[in-house]
Amino acid sequence: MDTIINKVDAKGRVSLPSDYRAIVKELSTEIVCYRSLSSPCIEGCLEETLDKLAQDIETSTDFFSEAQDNLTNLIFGDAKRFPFDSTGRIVLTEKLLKHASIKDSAVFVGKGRKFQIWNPQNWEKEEARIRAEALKNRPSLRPQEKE
Amino acid sequence: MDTIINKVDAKGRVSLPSDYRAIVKELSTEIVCYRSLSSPCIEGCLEETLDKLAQDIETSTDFFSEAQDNLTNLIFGDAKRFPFDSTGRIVLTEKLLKHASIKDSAVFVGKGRKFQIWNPQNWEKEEARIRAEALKNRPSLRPQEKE
DNA sequence: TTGCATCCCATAAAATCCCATGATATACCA
DNA sequence: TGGTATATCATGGGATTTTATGGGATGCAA
Repeated sequence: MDTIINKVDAKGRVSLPSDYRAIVKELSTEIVCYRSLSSPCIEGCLEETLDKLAQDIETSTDFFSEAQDNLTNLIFGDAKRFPFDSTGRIVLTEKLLKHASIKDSAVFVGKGRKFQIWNPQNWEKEEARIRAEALKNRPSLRPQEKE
Repeated sequence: MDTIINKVDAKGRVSLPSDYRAIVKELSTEIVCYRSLSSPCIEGCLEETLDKLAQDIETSTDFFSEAQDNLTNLIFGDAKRFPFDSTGRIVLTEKLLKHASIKDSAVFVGKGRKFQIWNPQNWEKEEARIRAEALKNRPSLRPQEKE
């Protein structure tokens, strides 16, 4: 949960937000990150989340399962473990940073079982886009009052 | 639930009204807050309420669905846990306070499984608007006295 | 030896906890 | 019923702990 902006230093180190860390720590000492398939951002989760995804698709009889299978393979091929150090940081790779156009600061965006890491400006735009979309698709949520 | 006004101090702390707290305490030691999509106010609920919502989204679409991606970003990206301290307060963030234009006092409004936190003046207007709307849609309702 | 990655320590800022106080509501008793 | 004692609540300030972040040391590998 939550959206948090942290700095990325010259070594590529970023602090995993403490709220995130608290949750991860209960289950593991590392996270798994990979390039998002759909957006210019990094995605992260626990390894077990990826395993579960693979299992679900294996047992699925879904018509699209083959396509999903391919996507899953893409993710697995890209994914890498990132242990965090004693101060709670991970060291992101050039490949990931480049994919997300991240230079010296990064935004962590919660997604329930996963999270994303964005370039701050790009996330700002993306968030605006998503909000606009949500309002369009649910007219009942449209703001009514003006101030 | 009641409508209660409490002060917000320089640190962003607000007392969760004791009636609210009593209910929350039975199930958790913290609440989850996020910016209302439709109004200039903060919304709060129990984490399980959000989890349920996320589950509904997950089961209605697949892992790679763009719509699901957007919604989970919207919900979990914005929401944040707010544990209350030993005196029953939570510390609201700048982002939330700004969204609701809350400075030094806040109104808690019960909404069933959720509640909202408003800037007092804005809530006054909003309440008037809701009353007017209710009367318009149900002419049989006579105006009762206001307090 | 040199480059790279990991680990460790230091520090400043921020979030959290703890206690004190005043106010309000509730309970109790004459 | 009135009036006082008691408990609960809201609020303020200060102390303590956690976090984020920078710099440097250490170890491994090419």
